[in-house]
Amino acid sequence: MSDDILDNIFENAVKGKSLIKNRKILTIDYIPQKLQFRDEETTTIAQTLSVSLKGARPSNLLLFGKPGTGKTAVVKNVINKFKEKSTELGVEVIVVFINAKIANTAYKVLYEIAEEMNINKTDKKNQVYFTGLSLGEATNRILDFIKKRQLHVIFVIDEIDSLVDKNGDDILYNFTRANEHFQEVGFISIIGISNSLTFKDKLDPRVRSSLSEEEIVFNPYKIHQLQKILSERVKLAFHDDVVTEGTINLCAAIAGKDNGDARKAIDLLRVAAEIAEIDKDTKVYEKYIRLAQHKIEKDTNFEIIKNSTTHTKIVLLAIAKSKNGNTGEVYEIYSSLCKHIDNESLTQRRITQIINELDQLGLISTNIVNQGRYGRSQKIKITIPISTLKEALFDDHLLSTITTTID
DNA sequence: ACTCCACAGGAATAACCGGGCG
DNA sequence: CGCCCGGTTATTCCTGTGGAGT
Repeated sequence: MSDDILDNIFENAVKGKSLIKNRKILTIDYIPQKLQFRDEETTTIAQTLSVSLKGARPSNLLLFGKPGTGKTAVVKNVINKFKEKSTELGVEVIVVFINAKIANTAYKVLYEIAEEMNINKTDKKNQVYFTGLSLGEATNRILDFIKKRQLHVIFVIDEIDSLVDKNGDDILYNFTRANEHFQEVGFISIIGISNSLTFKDKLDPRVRSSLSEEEIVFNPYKIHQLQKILSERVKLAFHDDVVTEGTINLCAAIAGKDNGDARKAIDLLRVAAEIAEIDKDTKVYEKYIRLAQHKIEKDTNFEIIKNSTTHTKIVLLAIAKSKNGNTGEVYEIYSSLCKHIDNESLTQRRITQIINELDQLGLISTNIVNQGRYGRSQKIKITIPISTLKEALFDDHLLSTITTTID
C-alpha cells in the first residue's frame, strides 16, 4: 500500500462527509432505553423483580428466544432501572449479570459471580480463585458467603444453555436448592436467558420446575417490526436522508427471513454504511446491503477457519477435494493429506465429530443418506466459497504444499 | 423377508494441560 | 515437588439403522 493511498484514507476520514453520525448506536453494545415491541416482556420481568423491593424472593425466571430478539437488552434495561430504584429506596439487592458463553466454563461462571459480588476482596475464607477449586467447593463458598451475610441476590445468567451443555445442571441445582438453607433471611433468584427452545429438556425435572417458575418467550421480530426498529436507529445514527427507505426495507427483509434477528439487521446496516463511506457515496443504497451481506459472511467464515486446529483445516481441505463427499472418501483423502505433510492422522471417529462441528458452524452441510446395500453415510458439502477457504489457509505454512492442490 | 453395507454416534476411558494446594 | 481438579482432545469399543440386493 503506497503512502498516497494511506494519506487519502486519513484525509477522507477527517474532511470527507461521513454518513454515520453516531457509530455507537449501530454496535451491539448499544441498548436503547426502550425496546420497541417488547412492552409486555419488559413489564412481566419488572413485575417479577419488583417483589424483592419489599424483601421477598422473586420467582425464578426463564427467558427463551432466538438470537437477536432482544432478550438480553430487555433484561439489562430492567436491571438498570431496578438498580436505580433499589438504591433510591435503600433496599439492598445484589444483581449479578453473567454471560455463560463468554465465561466459557462452569468454573469461570462461578469465578465471575464471586468477583462480581466482591467475595474475593471482602471474605478471605470464601475466596474463589481463578482456578484450583472443585466446582462443589466454589459453589459452597459462594453460598456460604450469601448465607453468612444474609444477602438478597439475583443471578442473571445469559446463554444459560451453554452452561448446561458443558456441565450439566449441577450448579443450577445447587443454586435453586440453596434457598432452603437460607432460612428466609437471604435468597437467590435466577433469571436464565436461553437461545434454545429445547433447553428445558436437558434439565433434571427438579431443576426444571424450580428454575422455570415463570417463563417468557421472545418471538422473532416480524419484518415490519424490524423496519420500525431500523428506522428508529437510522434516525439516531445517521445524518438526514442518508439511508433510503428501500435500504431499510431490504435490510429488514434479509434479517427477517433469517430468524427475525434484529442484531443481524443492524450489523448489516452498519457494515453497509462503512462500505458506502469507503466508496465515497452520498447515500447508503440497497446495493451496499448486499455487499455487506457478503462481507459479513466471508469475514466470519474466515475467522473460524483461521482459528481452528490443523486437523480441522485438513478435514476442510479433504471435503473440498472430495467428489462424492461421503465419510469414507473424506477420511481417506484426509489421511493421505496427513501423510503428505508428515502429520499423524486422527481416527475416523474423531473425524466424524469434527465434521459435525463444522456443520454446526455452518462451514459445511451434511446430509445423512441411506444407500441400502451400500451402507449409510453422510453427503458432505462445503457451503463456503473455495476462495475463502484458500485465503484463510494461506498463512498456514504447514499446509502450504497441500492447499495449492485444490481447485 | 432377510441380509448386511458403511457408516452414525453414544459411552467409557485415557492422555495431556494449566494451575492451585500442602 | 507431587498431587488433585477440571477441561479438552482423542481413542477404543460399541450398538444402531434405512433400504438395495438377494
